[in-house]
Amino acid sequence: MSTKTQNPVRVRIAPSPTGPLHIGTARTALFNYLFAKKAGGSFLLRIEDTDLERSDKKFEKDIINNLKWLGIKWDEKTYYQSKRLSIYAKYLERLLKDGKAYYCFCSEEELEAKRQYFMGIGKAPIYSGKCGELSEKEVKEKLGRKENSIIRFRAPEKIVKFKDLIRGALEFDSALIGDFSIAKGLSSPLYNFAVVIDDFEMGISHVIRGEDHISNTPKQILLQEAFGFHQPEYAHLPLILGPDRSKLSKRHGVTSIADYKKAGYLSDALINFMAFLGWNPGDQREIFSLNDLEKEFSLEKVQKAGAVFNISRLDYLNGYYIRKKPLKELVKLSAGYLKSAGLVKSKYDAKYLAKVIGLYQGRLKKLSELPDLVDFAFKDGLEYGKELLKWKNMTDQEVIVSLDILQEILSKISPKKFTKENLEEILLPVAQEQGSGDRGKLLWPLRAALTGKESSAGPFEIAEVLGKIRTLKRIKEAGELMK
RNA sequence: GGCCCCAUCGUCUAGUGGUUAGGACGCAUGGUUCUCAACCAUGUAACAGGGGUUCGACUCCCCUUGGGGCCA
Repeated sequence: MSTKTQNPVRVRIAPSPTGPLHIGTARTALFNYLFAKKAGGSFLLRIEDTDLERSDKKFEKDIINNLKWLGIKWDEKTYYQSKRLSIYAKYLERLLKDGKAYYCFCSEEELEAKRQYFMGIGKAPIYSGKCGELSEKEVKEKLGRKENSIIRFRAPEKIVKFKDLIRGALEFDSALIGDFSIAKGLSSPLYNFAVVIDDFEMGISHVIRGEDHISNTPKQILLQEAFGFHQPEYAHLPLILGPDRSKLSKRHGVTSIADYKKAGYLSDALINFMAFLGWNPGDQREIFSLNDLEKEFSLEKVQKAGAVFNISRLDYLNGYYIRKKPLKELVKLSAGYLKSAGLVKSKYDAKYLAKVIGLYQGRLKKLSELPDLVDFAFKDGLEYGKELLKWKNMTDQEVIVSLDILQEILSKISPKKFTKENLEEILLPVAQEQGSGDRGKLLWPLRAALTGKESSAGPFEIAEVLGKIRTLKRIKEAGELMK
């Protein structure tokens, strides 16, 4: 379309710092980012921090840090509504002066009673417009007396129509909206007002946001029209839902990106997962990096219906990305989990860590699972009951025999030859023979003795990582336990 | 309560008037295997209901039902 070349694509994400970066906000950010990238446009970040009471610097930091962590980068400086108060005041005054907005002095109780009344008789709970009739003099007097007031927009009666890029043509009757509030005062604009001003001032071309904003859109359009602003394009994304199919929120469990990060989810997995909550490439491919998405994303392929957040799918993707991660990187990502579990010091042996983690790279779903899996590689003595050493219904005596055989054979292997391949070559035939085909008679006690666990990586690779000395020591300790 | 949005396996989804309704996760079974994963194979399971339109509807229209969102 020719208009596209004239109007550069500029989109934004506008989170309120009233909580940590939420998965829904992150997904909206991602879609905006992808849309901008694909179109060669700009993606902006605007912090909507006008609600001083609920806004918090720490949440602002959380939002910024986690967007970065996800790899969602924004262009230009970060915008803050709190630094733009004079801009809103200017526009508010203009509306007031033109008679397109007015002060309303109705009490909350009064409003609430009216609302209840309208609902009771089956009508839309709209404001009566009462204060819109006040004379200039009356308004001045009331303001002079510092009566509680808000500013309302005098909504013209009309059918508001707009085209949603995802949902098609939408229309609303403004008579059912009524004169809505736009500010608590000159210096405290409300959401619907501030967005309109900001999006205009920032030259936003496309407003891509959650479906929960559909019913705000006609109000915003009315405001745009009052100012003569150019109307941006709209695209309302389906919501992310909890298992009960209501909008995903804290009561459904973990919703912040920071918590997923802490639990050991990789940003690659989260990105891939979030992209597929409401979008797909139209074919059978499922694995997409951020880079792939930047090339392939399109709003036409965005779903209309809400998408339930399905953790088992995230787990699957996370396991996949952990397996694909270069070991060196995985070590860096994992070290923190081992440190906080007290298994390694802040200065750790990266080579050894790589060996240990390599053992479990194929078995992990989340990095946070690591400490419980690999603690045996860092501890000196293991604690377990002797029953653990028994494969199927082996007797104590049989276990002792197996351990003796292991002790004897392994002690003859030189430390240098203590490799997975070598150990396998030597032990497998022995295990075959000793167990009369059931190799578990030798291998299970070995593995249990080395790890103190029912399940783990394979015995040969573990023996290699532990080395000859520790391996023999643990077999000996197991033998002592059996006595 | 008013307005608005939505509706394919349990979940994420492909499908755009004619398909054995496809894939992925999950689950189940088998293979591999000392264990747990991973991997491979197979299986399980869906067009909410009712009317139209049409030679023919998952697909288009209407209604109902259900779910959700906003308005405080």
